[in-house]
Amino acid sequence: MSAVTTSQPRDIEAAIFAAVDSCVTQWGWDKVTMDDICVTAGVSRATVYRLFPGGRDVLFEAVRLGKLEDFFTAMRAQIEGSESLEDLLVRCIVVASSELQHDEHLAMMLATVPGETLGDLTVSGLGRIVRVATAFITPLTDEFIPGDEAAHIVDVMCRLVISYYLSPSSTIDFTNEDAARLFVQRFVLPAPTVITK
Amino acid sequence: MSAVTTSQPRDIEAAIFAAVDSCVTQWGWDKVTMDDICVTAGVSRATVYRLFPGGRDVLFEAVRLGKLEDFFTAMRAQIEGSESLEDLLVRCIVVASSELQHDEHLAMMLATVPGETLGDLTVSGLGRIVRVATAFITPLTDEFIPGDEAAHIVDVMCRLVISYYLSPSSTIDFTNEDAARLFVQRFVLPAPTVITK
DNA sequence: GACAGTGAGACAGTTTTCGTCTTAGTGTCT
DNA sequence: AGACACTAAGACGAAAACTGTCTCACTGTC
Repeated sequence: MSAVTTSQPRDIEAAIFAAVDSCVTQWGWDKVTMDDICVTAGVSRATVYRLFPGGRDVLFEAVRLGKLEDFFTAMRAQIEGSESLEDLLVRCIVVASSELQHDEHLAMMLATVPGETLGDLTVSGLGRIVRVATAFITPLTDEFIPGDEAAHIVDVMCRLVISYYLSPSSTIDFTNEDAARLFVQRFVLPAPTVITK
Repeated sequence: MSAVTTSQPRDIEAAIFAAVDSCVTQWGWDKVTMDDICVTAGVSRATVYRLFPGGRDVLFEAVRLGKLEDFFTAMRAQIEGSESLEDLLVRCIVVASSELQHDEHLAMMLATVPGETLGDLTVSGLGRIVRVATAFITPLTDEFIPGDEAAHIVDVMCRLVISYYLSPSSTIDFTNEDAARLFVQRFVLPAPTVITK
């Protein structure tokens, strides 16, 4: 009955990822079962477990890592070609904040480690985000400042963006470019020039 | 620790109903557990099972009956004072169709019987809706037509409204008053005058 | 103090879910 | 044709979640 066209493994993997996305959007992380994903992806249980040996945890971890990479890849594309450190930092903040605000599941996808909830964001997931963010962003700051200084700034910015996302301030809107620029000029840029130079 | 103010039982019942609403909206019928409801309602398991002896089925049935009553009560309020049978029927169709279209969970809440899905709407749930609809609407038709005739018309209209909701037609929009009126004039009103009179 | 209503949680029975495994079927390559 | 890689379907036991009942301690009211 079914044609079972020998589709490329990539397609199936993509279908599974898409199914996870869809299921999570529909039911939330906690309510999704492997069967939900299999059915949504139109794929057999065996296939999922063969593609992601280790089951649920491995699959979800793969999804999270993929999201994390997608996020920073997209972000780097938008901040490439910045002509000054200030521009670069401002774009980082605005793009990241906007993305976070746009997709309510993103923060959880990015930060959550299997078995943990968003509440632990500041404890466990943050380290991972900072690590990845540093790896993605610091190459772009090379022409402006030395690497260790960039790592320091990225670290601070990650915490600020996430903090303002989790608990928005009435005085600052990081999705607004002008606000972000003022903030960078006022709080981020002065520090390194004073301390390290 | 907690003040445990002896709130009226009504408040707790309302809180539980609200919690069911919220949970179902968030996760859908199938994914909701009693614990979800208890936590959302800020109420203990024991309380829920004492207020609704029989557990999940009884609680959900109560919610459905409540919804059903709310629905027809609100509808009757909107169709009261109709000055002709035509007006009354048109308003019924428009209000019911609009409500159904507005709340995607409504149809399921109204029609579903424990353990059954919306797919069975035309089989099992329909009878219940027709029954309640008849009880609520026929009193309003008294001044225009005899009761048995009204029951006949309500029966037909229920099926039509639900059918057009489940499978919308490109030629008729029952949420539009003019369209509904034309339909009533064309198909509903002529019949009884011919057959029974 | 008696009383009614509630929260917290233990408990067993049931259902669901997980992860593994086997079987059969399909398309590709040699 | 035959070997091969891949998948769907589903059986299976183990683990986890859920259900419904129960007991107990607590808090207000009478």
